[in-house]
Amino acid sequence: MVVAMPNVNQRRTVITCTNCRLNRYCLPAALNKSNIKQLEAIVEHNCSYEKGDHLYRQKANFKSVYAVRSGSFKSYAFRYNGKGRVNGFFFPGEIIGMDGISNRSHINAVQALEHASVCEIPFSKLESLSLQIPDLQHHFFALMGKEITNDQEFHNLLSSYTAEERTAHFLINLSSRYERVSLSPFRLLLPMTRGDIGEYLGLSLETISRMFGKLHRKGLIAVNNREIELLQM
Amino acid sequence: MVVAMPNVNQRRTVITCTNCRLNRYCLPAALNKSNIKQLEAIVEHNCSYEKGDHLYRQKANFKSVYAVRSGSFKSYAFRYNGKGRVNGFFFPGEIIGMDGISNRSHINAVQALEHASVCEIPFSKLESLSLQIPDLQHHFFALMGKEITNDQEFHNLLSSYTAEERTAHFLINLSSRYERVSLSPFRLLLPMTRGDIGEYLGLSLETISRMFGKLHRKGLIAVNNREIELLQM
DNA sequence: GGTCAATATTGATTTAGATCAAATAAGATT
DNA sequence: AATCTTATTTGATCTAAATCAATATTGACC
Repeated sequence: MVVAMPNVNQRRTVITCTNCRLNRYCLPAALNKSNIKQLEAIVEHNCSYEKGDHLYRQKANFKSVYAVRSGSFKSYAFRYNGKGRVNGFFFPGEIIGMDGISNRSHINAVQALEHASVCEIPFSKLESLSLQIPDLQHHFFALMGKEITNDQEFHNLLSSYTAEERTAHFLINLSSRYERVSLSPFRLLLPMTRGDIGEYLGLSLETISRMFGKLHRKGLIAVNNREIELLQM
Repeated sequence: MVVAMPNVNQRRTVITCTNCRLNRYCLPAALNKSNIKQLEAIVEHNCSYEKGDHLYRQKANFKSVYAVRSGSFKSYAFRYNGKGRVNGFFFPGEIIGMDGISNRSHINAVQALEHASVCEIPFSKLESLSLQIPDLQHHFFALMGKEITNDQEFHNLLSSYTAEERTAHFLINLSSRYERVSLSPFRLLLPMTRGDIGEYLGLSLETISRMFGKLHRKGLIAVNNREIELLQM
């Protein structure tokens, strides 16, 4: 199995928000040191998952949101016809679990794509703390707002881009998210299958494969199984 | 022009959250009387729009969110190819403007589909008040969460439903939103064009027209221009 | 009421991407 | 290393919906 996402922290040291190298992108962003300490106190830092493990399943009770520490996840739901449908992918520093906030139950399942770990943040504690730390409330509103605008941009993508455009857009999006966590934005190691990508982009897995081929023939990317090199943006 | 959404309040009385008949569905939901008074104090109640007027345009500075009081709106964005793309429709009691929270600028434009009015809620004041009223913070998190789950369910719709399923789903969704504001859930007066619906559902306007015809032939709906009757769910 | 512009319907044709079907290739398991 | 399973690629065919095109209807404005 290709492991795209390295562990972020060494096992030796105790991991806290203060010393986590993702703290600039994650929940602690925009908090001062003393506020980060308060946040740290409500975060549970030690959950680890193997490939295929579920972080939660569809309809599970909503209790917490999760910050990805290492590895990657996919979120998916089953449709009435029994087929699965991938809703999103999550990489280090990103927040999982907002699909449960409104109903108090998750509408999607979330599964590890490789060895991965998360920090769990009990939502009721996050709410209480947000009442005390205006910056935290403001930041969490912004994070949810970001999720909303991402989803809407994705709506545009699905309702009017061609297969080739969707595939290219997907790679570019991944590239910028890899860059954020200090991975090469040009050499992407994909933790997900062609089938996952297809379900996510509303295309068949054969089409994904063909589009990778097409982009390759155009000289834009090099494809070697799960390793995609972006030659030109 | 068909006017689908009636005015909610008489002009004679001064409109406040306390006496607005939408207060059970709108921001004041889940607040006690004294908290509603506090909310009322930050809401600006008197903005009215004619068909075609913009509530805001793409890239406009984000300052406020808006609760629809009467009438209806569509939200849309332009794509690189110059074509428009409808992102959503808004009916009384629904909140417009969350597309600006994360960036401090709106990614969509929002336009009235008919004579309509909104209450404006300056977002910075809403944030301050949310720090003082835990129920308000909780409710706004839930509203944003709802927006996220709606968008994700819509993602499923776009990536794997047929034209007929999308069209049927659209009508059923509209029906339940009409019912919420005490309009007939069986006799829908559509404020938007076939073109708007097509852009929203990722279909051509001809396909929308054909699907209305198909659902009609199946005996599921009756179509009379902008008036759609649901005969069977 | 009459003209114009916008909207909606319907039909014919085309096409992007799905589906069906093998053949390879890569990983996992023994 | 050998086997088995899961992914991936590639080709042939089919189909849902787009596009092109014409007509009909509706509402807006003089």
